[in-house]
Amino acid sequence: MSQESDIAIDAAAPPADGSSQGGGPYTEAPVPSGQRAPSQDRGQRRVDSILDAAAALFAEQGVDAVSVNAIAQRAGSSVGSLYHFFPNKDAIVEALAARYCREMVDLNIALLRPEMVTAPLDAVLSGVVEGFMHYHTSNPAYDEVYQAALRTSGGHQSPVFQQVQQSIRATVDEYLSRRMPTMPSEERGYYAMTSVAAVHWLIAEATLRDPIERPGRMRHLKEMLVRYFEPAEREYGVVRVPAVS
Amino acid sequence: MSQESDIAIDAAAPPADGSSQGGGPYTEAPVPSGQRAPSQDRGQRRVDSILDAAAALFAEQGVDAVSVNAIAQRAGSSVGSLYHFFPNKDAIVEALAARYCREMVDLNIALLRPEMVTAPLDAVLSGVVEGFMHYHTSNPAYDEVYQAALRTSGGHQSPVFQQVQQSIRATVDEYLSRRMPTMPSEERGYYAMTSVAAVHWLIAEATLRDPIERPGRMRHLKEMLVRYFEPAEREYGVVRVPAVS
Amino acid sequence: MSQESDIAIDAAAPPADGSSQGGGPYTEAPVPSGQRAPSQDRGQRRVDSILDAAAALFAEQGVDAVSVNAIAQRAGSSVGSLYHFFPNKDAIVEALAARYCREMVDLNIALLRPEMVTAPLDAVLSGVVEGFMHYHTSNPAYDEVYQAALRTSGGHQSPVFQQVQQSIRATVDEYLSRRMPTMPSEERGYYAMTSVAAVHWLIAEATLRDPIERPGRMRHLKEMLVRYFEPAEREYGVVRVPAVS
Amino acid sequence: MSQESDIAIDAAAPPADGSSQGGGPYTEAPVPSGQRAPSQDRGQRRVDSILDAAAALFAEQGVDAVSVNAIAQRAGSSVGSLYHFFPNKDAIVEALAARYCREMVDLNIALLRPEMVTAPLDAVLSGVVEGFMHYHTSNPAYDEVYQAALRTSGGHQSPVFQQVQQSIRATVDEYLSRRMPTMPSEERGYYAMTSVAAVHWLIAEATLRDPIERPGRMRHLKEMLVRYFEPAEREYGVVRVPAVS
DNA sequence: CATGAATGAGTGTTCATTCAT
DNA sequence: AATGAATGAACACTCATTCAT
Repeated sequence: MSQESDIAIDAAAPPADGSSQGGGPYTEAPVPSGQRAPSQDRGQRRVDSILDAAAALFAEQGVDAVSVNAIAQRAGSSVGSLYHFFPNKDAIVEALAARYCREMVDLNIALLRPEMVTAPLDAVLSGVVEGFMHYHTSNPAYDEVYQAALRTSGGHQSPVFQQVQQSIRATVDEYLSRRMPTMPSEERGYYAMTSVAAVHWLIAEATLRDPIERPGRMRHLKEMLVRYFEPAEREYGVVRVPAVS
Repeated sequence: MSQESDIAIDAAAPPADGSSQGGGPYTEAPVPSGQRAPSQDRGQRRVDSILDAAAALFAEQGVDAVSVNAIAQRAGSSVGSLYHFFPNKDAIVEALAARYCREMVDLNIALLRPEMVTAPLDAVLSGVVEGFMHYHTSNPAYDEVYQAALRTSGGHQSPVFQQVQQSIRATVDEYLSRRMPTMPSEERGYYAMTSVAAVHWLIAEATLRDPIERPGRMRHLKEMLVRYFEPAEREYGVVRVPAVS
Repeated sequence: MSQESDIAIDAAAPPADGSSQGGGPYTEAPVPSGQRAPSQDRGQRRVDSILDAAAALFAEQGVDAVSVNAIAQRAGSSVGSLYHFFPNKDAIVEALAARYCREMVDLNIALLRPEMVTAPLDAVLSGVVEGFMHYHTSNPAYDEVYQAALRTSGGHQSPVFQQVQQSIRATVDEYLSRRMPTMPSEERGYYAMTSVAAVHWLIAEATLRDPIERPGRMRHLKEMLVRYFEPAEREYGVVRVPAVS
Repeated sequence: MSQESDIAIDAAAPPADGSSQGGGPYTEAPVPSGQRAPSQDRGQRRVDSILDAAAALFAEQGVDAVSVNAIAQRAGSSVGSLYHFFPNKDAIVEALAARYCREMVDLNIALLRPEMVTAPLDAVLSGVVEGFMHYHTSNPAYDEVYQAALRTSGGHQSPVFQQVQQSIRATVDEYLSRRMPTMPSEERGYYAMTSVAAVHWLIAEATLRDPIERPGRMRHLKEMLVRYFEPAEREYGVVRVPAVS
């Protein structure tokens, strides 16, 4: 787990073209040319089953406590086969992280889609909180992987989550720039990172605690966010017409 | 604003008096007779140096990546000696967690001491944020240990942090009950856990990121908390006279 | 006298056919399909070489003094490989015990085969003593393993040797029931366990002592056994016709 | 346990003179000169309590499984104190062995005292079997220590039990020489070692097995010994008058 | 591509022994 | 003498990774 993976994962940013050139065997870029499709499909299925197995085990036992053999076994595969797709254990964690990142980015884009610019603040934030809450509960390994990626990268800049943070922040930033065009850029950046962090971590914590508290926690999280943004909306004003994407 | 946090930080520092010279190593049983004080001091010093070494290594590499031998070596000790004081590696993590918990609780109590009940909201929250920020930067292993304790305990209820959560929440809850006596108890509970979680996690994240962002992040965290509590203060009112402890 | 023991000894040698090629390592599950025979042969060879190495070292140094690494090294293997076949050190001891037990039972059956029912007492006992003596000298670790198994099992009922004791006693018991059909069952049981114990332990001790004494010791062991059984033969009579198996 | 003890224990052979010179602190030679008696008594008491503790733990867990610390603790002492009396763990085992040897020899001498020369064979053997049986059940660690001593000494000649074997065999041999003066010396030696071994091991085994079988086993052991010696008595005759010691 | 036996450095832990107090 | 903290070599065992089949 400690050595650097020698494969750069570029999944958080959607590939510019549809060709699969340059991607490792574990990217999900669609295959336009038919010649190697079946083999790649089979490979993709294997990769997915390995990642699913890894996610399940990570959620149960934590990343460091799960052995590569255990992942292979749970995936109905063998170690050797697994090492055909991933150069080392870290790469599995990173690939999983990349998958989560992609999904997170997609989720974010979906929740903050252009027509939401004119939606009432509480509706937008409620959607965001519910959406991420749902994602977290559906992907219980998310936080384990997130933490592991932070740890692996020496604590500062995970090669994967770095991108997702950037990406999500950029999405939020852009959304805010459309909703409150007069807000200064730097200020907007802090609004983005503060709200993103609040949503991320309070939801992550809520999923660990007594589920009975969860609705109350979510209500207060929404409320906190609404109150956080309200003064900004009063100060900078909100657009009336949705921006044209 | 910040002079108050300085006061608070002093309270969080390990007390100079003998309050932590427990009976056996790693227990806190009171010392019945004074005869064995020197040996116990030596033991306590050893225990402390082990915990310090562990904390330093945990912060650098993460809990799971640090070997017991490495801790002993860094502590200027030997494995065998280490195992005199701790039955296994987990016990080291737990002891460190316990130390952090104690300090966290103390810090919290100091920051929310009775005379702060009538202080302006932003002063109180600023002190809290600065105080915890300072604690986090001074104890970079805090979060590693916290996470490890969560993982070890199967994710749900760490035997140590469970207490600190309880304790901190109770302290905040009590503070709020004095500041806004008419706020319903259940609501108060959610205010407490939401604000505690926000402070904890946003500060933890801020320490991992680019330090240049930190002041902006802290400013927004304070602002978010102020805005979160302001409506409650307007609704339930704030006492004018500090409660008698 | 001794030509019979030679016959018996051949029976105790590990069978040349595939009777011991069990399914998994160290289990004896039958092999459902033949497809994986080569790999299983390799595994069986490894298992055997590990057990041989263990036996040699146990005989030299005693079970507790031999490290798992030493066994692996002597077997020309590695620890990891060893742990592929045995879950822990005890399992090696037990597997060796099981091998010894199987061979002991086979030897016993061969020595007391049905046609020996009408053989002269001294011929039978001479064959038994010579046979077991030969087995002990060929397997110098036998007693170390036997003792270790007794120790491991808390002293009372080793899961492996328990069976061999039962089995050997039953074989002797059945032989006696055919040779002296009128002897009461309970009495027969004591004759069986006493003679089995005498053979076992006196031979075990003889192999530890000065080899020069050994022939004399064996002569006296046989004599003691003959004299032990003679009165019983006079009292209960001996059959004239061998039983049909 | 594996290095050679550098202290020779000479306890099996009664000291030629009563002075304690040359004995380690853990011999039991009586102290004639009064000057150091109290200190030596205290030391002797400590030594005894250590040996008692060791014996108890050895019987429970086996020699190799018992740590020196455990012995010290059970003896109400400390490791350091223990190491004042014994140079290493092996020395404890050997000292215990020496104690057992002395007692065994004494027991043997008592059971085969001169006036037993004319006693009926079955009475003598019954006494011997009962006596040793009683000794074994009263000293459950005996066999553990015996085996450990055999192992330690490379399997062939334990520095302690070697002597006791010699001594016991000599006692029996001498008894036989008085009971059957015309028996050839070499033959007598084999009678002695065979009967001693039979008594030793069959009783040792009987104490491990189901206690309900024990009376039957003892009855058959006596019977086997009686039948073993009877022909010799018929051949060589038995003296009528007890020898004068 | 697939397999899983093989590897061996590395881990947590124990324990006989020493030595400052 | 007595204590028990300190030591560190050694142990049983794990697991990421390789490679012959």
